[in-house]
Order: sequence, then structure tokens, then C-alpha cells
Amino acid sequence: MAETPGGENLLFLTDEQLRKGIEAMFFAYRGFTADPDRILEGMNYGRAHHRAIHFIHRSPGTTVSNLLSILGVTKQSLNRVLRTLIEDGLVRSEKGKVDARERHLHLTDKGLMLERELSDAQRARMRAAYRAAGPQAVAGFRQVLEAMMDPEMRRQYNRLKEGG
Amino acid sequence: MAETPGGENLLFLTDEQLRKGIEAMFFAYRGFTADPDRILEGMNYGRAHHRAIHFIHRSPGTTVSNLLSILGVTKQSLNRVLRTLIEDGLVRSEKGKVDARERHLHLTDKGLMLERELSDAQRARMRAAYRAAGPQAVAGFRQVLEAMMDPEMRRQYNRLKEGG
DNA sequence: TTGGAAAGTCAACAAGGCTGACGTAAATTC
DNA sequence: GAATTTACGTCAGCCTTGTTGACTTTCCAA
Repeated sequence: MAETPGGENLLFLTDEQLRKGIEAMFFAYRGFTADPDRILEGMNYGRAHHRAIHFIHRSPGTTVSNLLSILGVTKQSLNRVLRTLIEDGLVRSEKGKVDARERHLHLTDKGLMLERELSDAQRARMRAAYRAAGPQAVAGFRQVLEAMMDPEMRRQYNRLKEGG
Repeated sequence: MAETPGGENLLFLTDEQLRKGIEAMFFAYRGFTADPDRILEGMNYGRAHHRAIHFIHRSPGTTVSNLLSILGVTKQSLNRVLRTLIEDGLVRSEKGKVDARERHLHLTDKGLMLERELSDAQRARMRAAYRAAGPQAVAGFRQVLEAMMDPEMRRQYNRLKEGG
């Protein structure tokens, strides 16, 4: 057993353990996105649309630039996605009242319906995984993920957590 | 507190908790890929090359079709990546001796060097996250990720685990 | 010897990233 | 009041990485 003078078990820090964690992330992320991907395929949308819908739903009235910093893409990339969502009547874009340069984004009823479908599917998988692993494992899961984020992303994540 | 008659705490299964887990996966995966992405950018390779290199290193001598089933992409997509890696002298492709239709893939010394660089960076982040969260959290992390995989992916994952 | 599996190739296409350049309206600063 | 900055949108073009479809070559096995 790999014990330090301090007494901590360091077996979880071996390269072999780390590699297993890396591969677990790879395979699990595939599962994580599989259900929404399946729903979106063939309806002219993709993962990028899902992400936009998720975070607009999460923070109704958010501005374009706020969404940009959360998603970490260029405005051209986001705009392409946003435009189709607005054209298709899933997202509503409103000029800001206090600052008219800003656009505030909301899901329409139609947008809320799709969001529902997507998040139901994704939550179902997450729920099954949580249930199988148990509450203590879930706490650890969240701890490791949070520690894995870039500081800037952790800030975004925590800001969303508080808001909700 | 949400306690069932059985006594289990079900707070970790609320939609709110599940949503936090979903967002944690999203932000953490960004961090997870950030360092290799940075290394590969500007050297004509991308994430797909990293994945191929990782799994060839992981299972030296693996066949193309085995790699296909691990990566879950089409052979055309994998072939494009593989071709550049072979042309650039990072990967060696050998006709099978027992079955000459198969191609057995190995990293060259040059390929091993890049693999080293990529996995060092990715492991460093993972190690920091593991260290920050502690061994118990790491066990939970792995449990939840494993439960999140599609059964087929879990099979692939476990087969790799045993091998290593 | 022939059918079918494994591998590779070509062509075409789409999603979704990126950069650079440009335009407009509104807010802010000088 | 003029100049600058900010927020957003858009056009054009590029890259990576995924897809389908069609086709060939190789070669094992029934």
C-alpha cells in the first residue's frame, strides 16, 4: 500500500489510476450527450443548439455576451445557432430597456417544450447513474468535476449554482 | 430533509441536483480537454488525433476495427486521422501475420513522445483534481461516471481496465 | 472457387468551431 | 457635441471532424 509519512493513501494518484479516470471521462461523456443527440438528430439541430437552449432556460433574460462567456465560443458561432433558434420560434430576443444595445434572450413556449424533452432525457440518465452510485459517490463526483474545471469556468459554474 | 420510509436521503436525486451535475459535466469536460487541445493547436492535429494516439498507446498492436469500436466513429473518419499520423511517422501500421487483412497499429518513438506530452498534461490536471478532492471523492467520481456510460461503452471501458 | 469480411479510398456534404473585416446603434467619455 | 467604446449582427472563408454512399483490393473460410 502506498502510504505517505502523513498516512494518506496515495494509490488514487498513480498514473494507472489517473489513466482510468481519463478514460472514464471519455466514455461517460459519450453517454452524457447520447440522449439529447439522438433527440436532436434529424431535426436540424445539434449539440450547440442544446447548449444554447440549456443556458437560456437556466438564466432567462440573459444577454448574448453573457451567453458567449458561458459557452466559450465566438459570437459568429453562437450567432449562427441563435439565429436559427429565433427564426424557428424557440427563442425570443428583446432589446434591453436600460441598455438598448443588449439583447435579452428567453425561450418561447415552443422552446420550453424542446428544453423539457432534452433535459428530461439527460436527467433520466443522470438520475439512474446517481441512484446506482448512491449519495456519497455523487458528492465525490461533483467534487472531482469541480476541481477539474478551469478557474474561470468554475466561476461561471458557481454563479449558476447560486442563481438556481 | 427528503427521507423515504426506507431512510435513504433522496436529496441528491432532485431535478436541481441533477441539473448541477449536468452543468458540472459540461464545464469539467472543457477543462479535461483544454490542455491537450492547447498542445495540439497549431500542429495540424486535433482531438481526434489525441484519441487515436491514446488508445493505440493503451493497446499496442490493436487493429483498425477494434479502434473503430472503441472510438465510435466511422472508418472514413478514423482513416483520415490515421493516415496523417502514419504519414507523419507517429504511427506504424503493420499487416497482420495470422490474418493479413488486419492492420496492427503501434506508436513510433516520435508518436510515443507526443503521447507522453499529451498524457502528462492531462494527467497533471487530473492529479490536481484528485488530490484536491481526496480518495473517497475519487471513488465516487469513478462510480458515477461508470454508471453513466452506455452498456457497450462500459464493456469497452472495463476491457481496457483489465488489460492495464 | 466463390462469398463475404476487413481494410482502404474517393467524393460530397454538414455541423460547428475559428479569424478577419465591416456596419450599426447606443452608451460613455472627453 | 464629438469621438470613442461597447454590444450585437453579418459576410466571407477556413479548418476539423463527423456523416453517407459507392467502389476496390485483399484474403480467409466455407
